[in-house]
Amino acid sequence: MDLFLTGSSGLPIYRQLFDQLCAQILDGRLKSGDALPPIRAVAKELSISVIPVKRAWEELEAAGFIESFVGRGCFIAPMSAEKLQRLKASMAADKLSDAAAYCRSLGLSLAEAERLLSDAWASPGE
Amino acid sequence: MDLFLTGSSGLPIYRQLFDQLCAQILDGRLKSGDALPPIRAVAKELSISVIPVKRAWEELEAAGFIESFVGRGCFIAPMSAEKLQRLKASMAADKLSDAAAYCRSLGLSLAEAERLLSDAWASPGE
DNA sequence: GATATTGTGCATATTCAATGTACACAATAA
DNA sequence: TTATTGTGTACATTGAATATGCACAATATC
Repeated sequence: MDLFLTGSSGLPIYRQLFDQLCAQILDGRLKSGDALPPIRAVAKELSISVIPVKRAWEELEAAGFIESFVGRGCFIAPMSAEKLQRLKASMAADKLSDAAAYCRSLGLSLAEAERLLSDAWASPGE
Repeated sequence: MDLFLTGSSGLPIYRQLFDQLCAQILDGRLKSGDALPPIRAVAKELSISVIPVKRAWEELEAAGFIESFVGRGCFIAPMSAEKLQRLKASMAADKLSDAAAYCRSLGLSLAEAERLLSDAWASPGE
C-alpha cells in the first residue's frame, strides 16, 4: 500500500488519499476482499492525524469502493470485473471529456489535441 | 461578457471567474484593449459580493492578462498573437497532460485514451 | 469644483480542512 | 468470563481560505 502526499498539488489530504486508493482499486492493485491498512497506521506512516484518512475512507465507502466494519477494519468491496472495467472507462472518459471541452473552447482542433495528448503520454514527468 | 457560476464544480467563485475570463481572452472573444465590466456590475449580476470578483481580476492581472486603473476600470492587456498562441497551446498541454497522467494511472493504453478523446470531441454535451 | 463612477483596503463572518482526544465495538489471550 | 489489544467513530477546537459589507482613494464627468 504505497501512499504519498504532495503539498504542491493544492488538493486536501483526504482528496489525495481518495484519488490514490481509487486508482489502485481501478487498476487492480487492490482486489475485492483485500484489507486496507488501519487508518491509524496510515496516519502514522504519513505523519498526519486520523481525520483525513477517515474522511478518504468514508468517501470511498460512499462511492461503493470499500466497506468498513468497526473493530475489524476496512476491505475492498466486491465488484465484478465488468463493472470495474466500465467504471474505469467512465472515469477516464470524464477526465478526457473535460480536457476535450477545454481544448475546444480554446479553439484547438482534434488533431492538435491528439498530438498534445500523445506528447504528454511520452513524457509523463513534466 | 457572459459569466456564470456553478455550485456543483466545487471550485471557489473567484477561481471560476478567473477560468472563464482566461478562456475568453485565449479564444479571442476578448481582445487587447477591451474593457471589462466594473467589478460591482459583475457582482450584482451574479448576486455575489465584489471580493471574489476583485480577486479574480487580481489574479488575471498578476498573470498578465489584464490591467486595472483606479477610477477608469480594467482592460485586456496587450499581447502579441504569437504569445497568445503559445499560451493557448501550453494551457491545453497542461490540461491534457493531467488527463494523460490520470489515464495512465488507471492502466489505460495511449490508444484507448485517444479513442476516448475523440469520442468526447464528437459529443461535447454529455 | 461637485458629483458619480471606478478600483482598493480593512474588519468581520462563514466555511472547510486538519488536529487531538475520548468513545464504542470486535477479536483474541489469559 | 474477563482483560487486553486493535479497530473504526464522534466531538470540541484550531487555523486557513473564502466571502461579505462598509469605508476609502483615485479618476472621470458635468
